[in-house]
Amino acid sequence: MLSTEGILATLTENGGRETASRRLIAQAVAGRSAAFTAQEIYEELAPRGVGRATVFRTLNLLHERGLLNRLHIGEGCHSYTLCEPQHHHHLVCVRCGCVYPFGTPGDCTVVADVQRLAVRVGFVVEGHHVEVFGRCAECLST
Amino acid sequence: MLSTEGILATLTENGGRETASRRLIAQAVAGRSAAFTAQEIYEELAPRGVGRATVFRTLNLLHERGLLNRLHIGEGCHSYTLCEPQHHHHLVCVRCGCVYPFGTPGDCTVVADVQRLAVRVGFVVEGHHVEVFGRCAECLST
DNA sequence: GGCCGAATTGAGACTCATTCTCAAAAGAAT
DNA sequence: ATTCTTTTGAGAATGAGTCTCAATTCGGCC
Ligand SMILES: [Zn+2]
Ligand SMILES: [Zn+2]
Ligand SMILES: [Zn+2]
Ligand SMILES: [Zn+2]
Repeated sequence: MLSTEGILATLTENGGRETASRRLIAQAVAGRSAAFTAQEIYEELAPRGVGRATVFRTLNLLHERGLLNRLHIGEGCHSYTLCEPQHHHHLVCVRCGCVYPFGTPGDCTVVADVQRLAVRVGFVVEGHHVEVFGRCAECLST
Repeated sequence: MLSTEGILATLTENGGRETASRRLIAQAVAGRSAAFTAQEIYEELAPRGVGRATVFRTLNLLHERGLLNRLHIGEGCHSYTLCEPQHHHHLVCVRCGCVYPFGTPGDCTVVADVQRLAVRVGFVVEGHHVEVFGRCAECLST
């Protein structure tokens, strides 16, 4: 789980500044256990004066710096989840957005499986998305 | 590789019809070896009178019927690749869009890895996206 | 061929996420 | 407080994708 402070610390690396809007966004995001969209955060914070562009800018920044995962599930398309410190992927419920992490740090089986082929054809892997979607126990029982 | 005829045959299942626009789309799509977007197909066929909506409708249909894979790579977001008959995934070059399939039919390691966790937490897996991206040999040398 | 009902079409309006623009406001550091 | 830079929000702009709907086209049947 990421803390508000941790998020702000990342934002203020390299001469970045800690601002009121960023504090609000950090709070809104920290400790989430389900996937969320930029729009949701915006709607939550708009009444407190945070602009749409700022929410998108800040979430993008956190994604670039590795604190947020960007998912592409279903048609709504983009949503975010907090990144655990180690590399991993998620089971994501398509109904409620809740998230279960899986995958072993530094030893992602997806990478291993694929590396052989990549080497053979001279392909340099830059990254991967793995998204497993379905329904969580709770959503199944409702 | 899918043939124009194969695509049209799928489209005309269940009372579907073979039309001039669909023939053009099937031709434009068949035998592609790189990922492509709906927009690209539209631009290619617009001069011949094919409407935007028709391109999107038809590609969606082919995706639903399993002939096209829908990818979510990079920021452009959606692009398509032809599906091989068996389940598999792709290495996709982020620069030129070329595609190398990988993964074993009916025995997807991603599914296997994840199934144990899913069972434990009562999650029912409905599907997964796996997208590995990077640069192909040719793009690296340019 | 000609007729009919169903499937499909294209133009254009529309939606909605995301980005852009730019002048004003707010941080940080001196 | 001053100055310089980063960040901000409002609103316009973009762009992918969808929707609507009247007009057209299919395919099957006589
Ligand atoms: Zn759920
Ligand atoms: Zn991985
Ligand atoms: Zn390439
Ligand atoms: Zn798979």
